[in-house]
Amino acid sequence: MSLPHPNLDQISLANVLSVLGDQTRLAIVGYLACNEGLAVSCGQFSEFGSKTNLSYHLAKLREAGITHTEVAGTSRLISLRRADLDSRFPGLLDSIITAAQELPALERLRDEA
Amino acid sequence: MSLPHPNLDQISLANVLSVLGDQTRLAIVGYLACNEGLAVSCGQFSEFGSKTNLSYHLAKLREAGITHTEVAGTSRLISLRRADLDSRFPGLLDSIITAAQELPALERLRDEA
DNA sequence: TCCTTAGTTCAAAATATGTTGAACTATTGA
DNA sequence: TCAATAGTTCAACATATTTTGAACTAAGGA
Repeated sequence: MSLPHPNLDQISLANVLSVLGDQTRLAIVGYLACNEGLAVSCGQFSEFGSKTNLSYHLAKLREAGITHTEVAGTSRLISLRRADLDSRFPGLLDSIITAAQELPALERLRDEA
Repeated sequence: MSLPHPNLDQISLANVLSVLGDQTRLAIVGYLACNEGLAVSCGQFSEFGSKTNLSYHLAKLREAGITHTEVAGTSRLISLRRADLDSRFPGLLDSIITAAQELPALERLRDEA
C-alpha cells in the first residue's frame, strides 16, 4: 500500500524551501540523510516532537515531494526522495543536508549515541 | 547610512529557507542574481507587488541575511550577500538561484525585455 | 479473541505571516 | 522654499501554520 506522493513536475521550489524552513522538518531530513539505506520509521523521530505533531510534519515533507513514505504493517518506512530532488533541483538537497548537520537537534542526538 | 543586518553567525539555515520559501522573495532573489554588479533599487521589483508589500518582503530578506541594503539618498541599493551565504551554506544559493530561473514571475520579466 | 503498538484524523486554540491603505520621513531638483 | 520621489511605518485585517488532546484505524502477537 502507498500514500499519495507528488510526481516530479509537481514539486515546486518555493514549497520545498518553505517546508524545509522549519527546525523540526530540517532535523528529520538531516536524520534521514545520515541513515540513508536504513529503514527509518516515525518512531525514530520521537526526540523531535509528539507523535501527533510528527505525523503532521511528516505529511508536509511527503506532500512537498521531499520524502517517500511506504506503509509496512503498522509502521511507515520513510526515506528521502534524493534522486528526484537531485534531478529537479541539482545540488539543493546536498547543500541543505550539509548545513543541517550542525543543527542543535541533530547534534544532541549524536551526542547521546 | 546603513540598516541593521545580521552578521554571519546570526544567519540561520531554517530562517533562510523559510524566507526563500515564498514566490515573491524567490523572484526578487532571482532578479538580483541576474543583475549582480548592477545597482538595483526597490522600484525595480514593482512587477512583483505593491510598494508597501515589497518593503515588507525586502526587510525579511535583509533580516534573514540574504540581501544587503544600502541607503543611497532616497533609494536603497539592494544586493545579494553572496560571499556570506556561500561561506555559511556552500552551494545553497547557487542551487536555489539556478532553480529559481524557471519561476513564472522571472520568465515573464524576461519575455517583456 | 484481546491487547498492544504504530500511526492517523479531527477540531480547537494559539501563533505567525502576508496584504492593504493612510500617514509618514527624508532626499532631491526646480 | 516647495513639490515630487523613494521608501517606511503603522494598524487592521485576512489567511495560514503549528500544536494539542481525544478518539480513531489497522496490524501483530499472546
